[in-house]
Amino acid sequence: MADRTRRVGITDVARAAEVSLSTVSRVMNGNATVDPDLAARVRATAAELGYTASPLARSLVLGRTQTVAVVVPDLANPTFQAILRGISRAAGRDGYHVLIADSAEQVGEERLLAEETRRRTDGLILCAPRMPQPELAGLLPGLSPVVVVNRAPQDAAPVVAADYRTALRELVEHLISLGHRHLAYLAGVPGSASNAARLAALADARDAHPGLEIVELPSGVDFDSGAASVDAVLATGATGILAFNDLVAMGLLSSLADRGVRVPRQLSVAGFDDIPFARYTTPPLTSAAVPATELGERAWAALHARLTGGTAEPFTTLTPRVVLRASTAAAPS
Amino acid sequence: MADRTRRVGITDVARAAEVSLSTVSRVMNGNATVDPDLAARVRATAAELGYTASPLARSLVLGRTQTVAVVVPDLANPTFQAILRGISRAAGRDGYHVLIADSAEQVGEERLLAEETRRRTDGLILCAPRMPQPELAGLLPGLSPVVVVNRAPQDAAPVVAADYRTALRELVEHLISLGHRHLAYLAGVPGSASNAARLAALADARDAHPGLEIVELPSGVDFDSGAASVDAVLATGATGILAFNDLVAMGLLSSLADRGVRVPRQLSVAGFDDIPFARYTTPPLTSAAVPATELGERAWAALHARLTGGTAEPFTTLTPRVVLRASTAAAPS
DNA sequence: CTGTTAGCGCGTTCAA
DNA sequence: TTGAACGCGCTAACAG
Repeated sequence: MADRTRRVGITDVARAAEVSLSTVSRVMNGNATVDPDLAARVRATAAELGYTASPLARSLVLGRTQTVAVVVPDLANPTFQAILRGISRAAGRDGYHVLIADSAEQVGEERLLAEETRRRTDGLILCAPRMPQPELAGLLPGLSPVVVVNRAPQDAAPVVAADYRTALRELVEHLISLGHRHLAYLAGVPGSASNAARLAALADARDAHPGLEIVELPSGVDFDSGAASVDAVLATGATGILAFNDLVAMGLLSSLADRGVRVPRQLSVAGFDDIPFARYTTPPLTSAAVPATELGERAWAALHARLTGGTAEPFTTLTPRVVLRASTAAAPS
Repeated sequence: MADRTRRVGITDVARAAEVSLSTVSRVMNGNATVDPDLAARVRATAAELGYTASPLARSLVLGRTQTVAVVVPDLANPTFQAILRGISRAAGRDGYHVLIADSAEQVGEERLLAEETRRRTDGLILCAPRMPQPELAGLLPGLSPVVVVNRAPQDAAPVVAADYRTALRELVEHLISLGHRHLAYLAGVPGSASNAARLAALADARDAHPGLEIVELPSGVDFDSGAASVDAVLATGATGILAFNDLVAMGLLSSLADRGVRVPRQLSVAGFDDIPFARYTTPPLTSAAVPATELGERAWAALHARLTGGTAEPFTTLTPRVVLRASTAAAPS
């Protein structure tokens, strides 16, 4: 029955096994150059005393913590939750721990959280930082090694990002292939990078298809915004609707049902994000699934590479997977 | 222009300010007994050199890391995400960092993760641990200070838990008040604690209402389980259905619509959890909202109390809030 | 192969 | 009020 009044340290083991500290240290670290018998004895007493080396002390002397920090803008956002999960599991597989910091959309806190958590860890993953580009550019060098998720390419850090532009483009092509020539886009927050990416996709599509008409309608990012857009949508006469995201699409779907408009017979509707409930709407929603978990895994891979002396791809892009469901069909003739 | 080739330590500051290490240390820690002028000079050089004390070294000497660990069974589960968010934000407000570990439902990993992360931190929050009670009871004493979320009361640690039993009971009473006397319950995983709590609620209700009939139907925890249960549900002749959770309820709703059964005119359906989309189903779903974020906040409060020498309530219970929507109405006459 | 010694970077006695 | 010395618990270089 070991005395649990105090944590047992390497000194206790050394004394109990009648060897020096170094020998215990060597045994615990699997250093080969130790007499097998001695090693066995040390291991035995260590086990008996329930000894484990203090991670803190090891970190101090080794200069590494086996921990990385992740800063997210909002832990309530499913996308960041999924990214975090991807990072956490991938890092865990490589024997790393994850320290997490939620800036709760307080842009002013981002920098502090990043610097503070970085100091306690071996590296940092910055998820979709909200700070302006000049500030980010100035911050990154002091944070190295650091990986950025979902921002434009950076000089001072590898970036792993979802390609919203290509994804929306694929959604547009899908509607075109169904015979739609008159589309409407329900825009999200005007200033946001992801909305800009979507607008770029629409511009690409217009260039590629001269006969194509795409009306841009200001809307929002939630269910109510979509529901409120129904009149504007119907007024355009468009046959295919691209919603900023699935919530907007669901709101629209709901209002369309109230109006008696048949989807997809009269109108095709596509969402974005492929949230878990997109498959349960009436009709099930065509959408584009952002591979958030994989984004996290890739971010970890990039950081791990830099942590182990390797080098990471400066810019990794993951294209959301278009999921075709019953809310889109041939344009009415 | 500071030389960034190496991290600046307390020694550098001391030398630059021409004082001893101790003085710098005192100044940085706001120790009052320092000459104001000297303190100002030290602060200036520290700022100039961009010096911040190494959290690692401080932790080693102070014996605390200002960090706590959270072990969750599944980072993909919205409930644990919400609990984590509650913990993270509350801990952040108190100046603590959060180390996170996801056991990914590998029961065998739980113990190791708990012990390992606990050693790197000042305390631990164990979320809905899946391990059997004997193992948990044996593990907790060595993890102190530790707080457990969503388990039965423990001897060796404060527990913060949602009161599923009372919540389901309230849902039952709601249906009874609407005139329902014949109910059916779609059970989740047989062995789970939360299913047991629900069954206890049903037993309570039966005791309180002699005329009440409640049929228990094995089902599952997801949309498809609910959808598959439609025939069994209709066969019971019950007028009010209690689904294990919202997903099951949504699946049932979907199949009922296919069958042409009107909800809530012919049949009332209640879910559980109040997931974000419960309000968007057709009809919107009556449910019970588990206050997961608050659960996390309470868990933090309990741990923080023990971290600061205080004492925490041994068992805190939070009752989910019943949310009445259009999927439940008066029983058909 | 093993033990002794010197730090890792800091907070905190103890004298001065 | 300040500085010198010690120790937190451990690893690594250096002798033996």
